[in-house]
Amino acid sequence: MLKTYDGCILFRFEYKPKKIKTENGKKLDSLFKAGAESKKVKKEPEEKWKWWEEERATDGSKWRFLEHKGPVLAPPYEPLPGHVRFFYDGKPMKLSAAAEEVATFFAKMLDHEYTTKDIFRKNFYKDWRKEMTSEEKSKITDLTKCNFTEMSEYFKAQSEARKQMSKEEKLKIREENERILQEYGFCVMDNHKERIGNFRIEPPGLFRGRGDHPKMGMLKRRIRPEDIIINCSKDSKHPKPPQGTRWKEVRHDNKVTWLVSWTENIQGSIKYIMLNPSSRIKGEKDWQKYETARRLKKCVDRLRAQYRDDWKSKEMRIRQRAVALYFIDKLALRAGNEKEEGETADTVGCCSLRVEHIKLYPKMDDQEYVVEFDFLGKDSIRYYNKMPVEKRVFKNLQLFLENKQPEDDLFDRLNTSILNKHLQELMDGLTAKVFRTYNASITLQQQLKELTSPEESIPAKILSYNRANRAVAILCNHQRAPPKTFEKSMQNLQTKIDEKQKQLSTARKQLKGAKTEHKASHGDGSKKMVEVKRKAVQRLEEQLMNLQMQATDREENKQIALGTSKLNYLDPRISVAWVKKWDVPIEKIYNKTQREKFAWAIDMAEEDYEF
DNA sequence: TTACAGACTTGGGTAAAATTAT
DNA sequence: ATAATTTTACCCAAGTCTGTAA
Repeated sequence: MLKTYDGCILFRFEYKPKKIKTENGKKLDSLFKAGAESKKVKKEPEEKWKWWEEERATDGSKWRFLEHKGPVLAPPYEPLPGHVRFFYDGKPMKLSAAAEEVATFFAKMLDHEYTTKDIFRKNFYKDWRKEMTSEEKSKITDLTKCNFTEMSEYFKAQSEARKQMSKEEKLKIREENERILQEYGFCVMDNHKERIGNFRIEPPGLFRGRGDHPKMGMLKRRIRPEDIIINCSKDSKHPKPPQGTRWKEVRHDNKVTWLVSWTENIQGSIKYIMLNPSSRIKGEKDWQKYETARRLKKCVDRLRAQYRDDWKSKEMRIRQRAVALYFIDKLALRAGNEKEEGETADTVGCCSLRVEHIKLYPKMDDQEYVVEFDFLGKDSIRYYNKMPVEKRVFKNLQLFLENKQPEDDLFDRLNTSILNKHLQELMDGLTAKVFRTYNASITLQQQLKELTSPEESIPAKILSYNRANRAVAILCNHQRAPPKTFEKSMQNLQTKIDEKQKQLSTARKQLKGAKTEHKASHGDGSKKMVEVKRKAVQRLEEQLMNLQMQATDREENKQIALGTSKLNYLDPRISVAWVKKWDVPIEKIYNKTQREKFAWAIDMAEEDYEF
């Protein structure tokens, strides 16, 4: 019994090393045999460090020692070859390097619909002009007279050429990337080599926000060493800026986790280089997040009773708070911070919902008191839902809507800071987003319990798991655009199923034939034949079943993205426990990256783990 | 109370890599 | 071996939440 997070006692059970299966045991084996040292084989890592078995700092420091090589800067601009021309008003025109670079950004996007959008063009043109020489500025006065097609064709040809490169050339590039990864992709933090998440500085380009973004098309400028702040230990070997340049600053702040930061010019926000999710510093935080959610589990009944009670409060602000919290709890809405108007796309969360985002129906079909939600949430993903609510909630909503315009705030006496302050008083460490984590994880656990049947095959169990995962993704509104090749890929699968069905029916006929044969002859040979055919039928049945399950899974997943919930909302110990309970290979649930991120949970959770 | 900087988590899309089909 | 398809890694935007200062 050790390790307490937030006063929660955790039990760790004896670690039973299981035989580790690789996704493709055969391939790996053969690689090891066949003079593998050449390319693909990674060295078997020395005993993995189990950070989760170590003490954690209690003084707010994030590390004691930090050494790294700094960021990889964006490659400098390479001017276009002379034969690739830009045309203005039908005539070729040689651009200065600075103007040409920005023009190439636009040229590379020519095939995208957004280069036809007014805002995009306006923003681009405005920022492009800033890079022009005064002659260029006076000559180029109309974007519609600019012709970038030759540039665009050139880049298409380049990427085509890249695809056509010989094996050797491709290998060379891969090796170079690997070298850069080895040099810049790792750091040393407190005696351990850790993988860095994003060690490359973002290259310059045109900003493309998501949804209807007012800043789309603006120039994202090149980041120079002079813009970059380095964070590392005083007593470490400091990263060196490129010859002839200097960093903006080198600091030694161990109260933060980032290694490198710079300020981005579109929103003026700070960007960071941080560690990979498999690192101690990310893993501990992740673990802690789920422990907070588990503490919520213990008191959620009390909190629910409380907010239901608050629906009756004399004070408007308390009623609003209580209804908002109900939405956050029941519908897994995000908190909804207010945003500066005109700086970003117009999206909302719970606290920033406006009157225009909900509709009230006293009666709808056979239901009473239905609320219809329709708004754009994070990343401009649409949230649409109809939910019957309790009469009291409905009456409150009618009250909140009184005398308001569509663009007015639904919860005019509430914001995220008020809400979170309240939550903090109810439970230490409680904020709005904990509800999302809690409801996601508890839903997975409960759905797994409900959907898994002991006698099913492994593929059927995996379908059940994915369905449980899907229930969570739907709850959290994690949507994706259906893949461009979705229909085709479904068709392919169907063809396979049909084929398999044919094979099966012929196999069945053969079995029947073999049986009659055997009845007639009663010979040993014919008996064997019956067995052989029976086996074949069985195998085909199984294969057919698996294909059908794959098809079901894929179809159901058409517009649902499972990744985000799996990575950010579901306590991995629930999945690990499930896998151990039903003897499902963990690789079926988590890929390599995911197994690395959740190493702590895989090591820690046994089959009886309860969220 | 608000505004804002800062730090960190969460998010969907896409290019590249890996795998499978031909 | 090559092409088609699927999966993964990477990209970087967009949220949440905290702390501080006015």
